[in-house]
Amino acid sequence: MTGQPSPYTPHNHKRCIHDALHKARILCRDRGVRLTVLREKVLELVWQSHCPVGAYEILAELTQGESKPAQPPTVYRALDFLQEQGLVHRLSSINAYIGCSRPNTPHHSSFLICTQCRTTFEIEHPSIDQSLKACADDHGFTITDTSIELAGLCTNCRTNRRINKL
Amino acid sequence: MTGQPSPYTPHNHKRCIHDALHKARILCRDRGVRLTVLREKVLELVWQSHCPVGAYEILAELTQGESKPAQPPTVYRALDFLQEQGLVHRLSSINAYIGCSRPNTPHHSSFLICTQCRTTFEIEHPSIDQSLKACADDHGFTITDTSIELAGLCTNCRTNRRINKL
DNA sequence: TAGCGAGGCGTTATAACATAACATTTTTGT
DNA sequence: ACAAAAATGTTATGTTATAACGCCTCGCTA
Ligand SMILES: [Zn+2]
Ligand SMILES: [Zn+2]
Ligand SMILES: [Zn+2]
Ligand SMILES: [Zn+2]
Repeated sequence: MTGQPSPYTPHNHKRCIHDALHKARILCRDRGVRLTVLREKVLELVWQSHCPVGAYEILAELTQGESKPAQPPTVYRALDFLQEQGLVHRLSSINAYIGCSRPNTPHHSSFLICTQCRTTFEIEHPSIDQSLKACADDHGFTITDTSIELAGLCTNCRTNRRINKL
Repeated sequence: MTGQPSPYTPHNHKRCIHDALHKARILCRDRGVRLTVLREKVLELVWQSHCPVGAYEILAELTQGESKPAQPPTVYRALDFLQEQGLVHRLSSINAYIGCSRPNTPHHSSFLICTQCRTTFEIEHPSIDQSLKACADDHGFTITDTSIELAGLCTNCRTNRRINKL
């Protein structure tokens, strides 16, 4: 039932980033972990794109306007931290990272990734969890981590494509 | 309801490979596509490991006993073909490839990947498809491709772990 | 306050995974 | 036998991610 705000508007989006950072600060404070300047900056860059973003894109943005270019480990370490804290998800099917829309509650979510515009929705639904759990149980398998990524067309892109075809 | 044979035995396994290759030959013949020597060899190597296998592992095995080492494109092209024909699946969460257990019927399957022994089951269940489809529909999203990879512990490894702990 | 230790980050190098581009060979249809 | 298409060889490079080491900072303790 959840998902990134859509359609995207600049106004929504700025607030969206702000809220995400605010949540993250509180969450880290409560857990006694350090959301350092660098980590917060990376989190901000992840949210700044309203689409999943690659590690090297973050790296490039991080380097913007700095005297010395940042190096890969800088970004990957920050991303590792953010993933551990559940603030960011990695999408393995496209090697990209996206801000978690519900960082407070632990969850195994699914992602709808538009192949046209790359807009991605993080969705959670009990029925998905249940059916996966049931199938795993049938095989005596204990799930610890999930990567559920569905590629396809979002509403907008499907509509546009239809228009283009006419 | 489907899955690789388990527990694994050498005897099962040899037959398993043989069957897979046989199916593949028939399938390619029926479709009028060419299962060349190289492609068949790669498919065999994929099946030879009873676990998902990396492209560069295949490359290494392909090179074994040959005068000149094979190059990456050789393997990737064969894997591309095999994926197009539905004979092999790519597991993006672990960058590995695995033979399809039901190459005849088109399907969107899920994978249970044991983090301990890497044994992987390909499962299909209507309830998973249904719940995913329903959620996607709620968002006006049209699914074209799925990547559903669940990491955890298989029966054997969970049991062994329990024993080790005692 | 000096010394210690853990965590975070900078830096260099390299590993692991994948593809672009073009040359050559093999296959297929005529 | 010939030409076109498909498959493979070959070289180079692109993309994603991590290992290893050293420095610095900060909070703790003697
Ligand atoms: Zn999330
Ligand atoms: Zn779209
Ligand atoms: Zn399959
Ligand atoms: Zn196992």
